[in-house]
Amino acid sequence: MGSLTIGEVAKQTGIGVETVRFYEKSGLIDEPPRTEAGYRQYPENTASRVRFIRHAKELGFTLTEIKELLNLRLDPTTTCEDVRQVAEEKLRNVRAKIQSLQAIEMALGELIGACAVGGPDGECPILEALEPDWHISEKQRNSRGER
Amino acid sequence: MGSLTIGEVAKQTGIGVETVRFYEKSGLIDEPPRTEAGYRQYPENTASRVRFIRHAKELGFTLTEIKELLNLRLDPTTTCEDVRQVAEEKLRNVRAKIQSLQAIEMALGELIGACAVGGPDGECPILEALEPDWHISEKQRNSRGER
DNA sequence: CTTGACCCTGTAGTATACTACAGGGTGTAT
DNA sequence: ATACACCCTGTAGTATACTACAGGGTCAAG
Repeated sequence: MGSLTIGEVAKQTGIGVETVRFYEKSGLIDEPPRTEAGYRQYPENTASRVRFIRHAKELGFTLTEIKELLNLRLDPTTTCEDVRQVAEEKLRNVRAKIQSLQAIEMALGELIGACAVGGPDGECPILEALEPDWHISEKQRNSRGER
Repeated sequence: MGSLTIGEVAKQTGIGVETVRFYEKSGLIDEPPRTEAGYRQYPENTASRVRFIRHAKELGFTLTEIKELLNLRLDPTTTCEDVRQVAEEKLRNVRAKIQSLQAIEMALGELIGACAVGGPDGECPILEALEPDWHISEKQRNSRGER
């Protein structure tokens, strides 16, 4: 005990063994030591790392971004300042996501409320609720002269 | 004025014209009326609809889920109860995402704070900060006997 | 009346993130 | 000692979401 086979990691996290190997190849989980026969011996925290990856993915992070999140303080060659800068950028990113989700949350709440009273009418409230929050970033995007 | 060409929609939203056509084919934006020459004449709110799609995508919703969100109250054949049930499911989904993001937000804040004081040490705090929140759902996942 | 920026359809190619073999070795339970 | 479940590498296929042509028509300016 103290290490997990690839099958155990897969079972504990609800993904396939191929996906575990894929994450290893992609650098999201460390290459583990092997038995003489070549079997992978994953440390026990591998399962929680995989669960983190799955959750972060559901939140719209790409595997590349997740790698950056996970490696934030694991590389001893990077300085504290480097770490802080990346972390702060990620934090801004995360906070923007939270705000957009809260706008959607409010719109859905309104829709459910309207539903309880009258029934669906008019335009989509989800879209409407989100519009005001986005005018600023929209202008930024356009003034960047994209595409 | 009062309608937009596909190029104008693309410029206003920072995506390519091909992507606009792709969203139309995928049913995310309605097929617009055409000029005699066959040019699309999009209503002005198409741009905000496209911006909604982009934001929702960044939050980890698939195009299929976004379609469900956008169509919540637009289909006159569905009952109010149908709409409410879908909306409530989406709301739970959105709230779970917000919670996970807030956990990541806290972890990043801690990391930045630690950085300001001592410098990187120990294990990845992002992963650690998220663990307690996930033990419950993890057990649920496993007891469901997934995969 | 032609040049250039824009539009059309349709098909094919790309990136990301898996997912599924093929072909073969390992480990343990009967 | 022989199933059977599990592991290995490597390659190829799939789903999603674009992205890039090819081959052609439209329209406003000069």
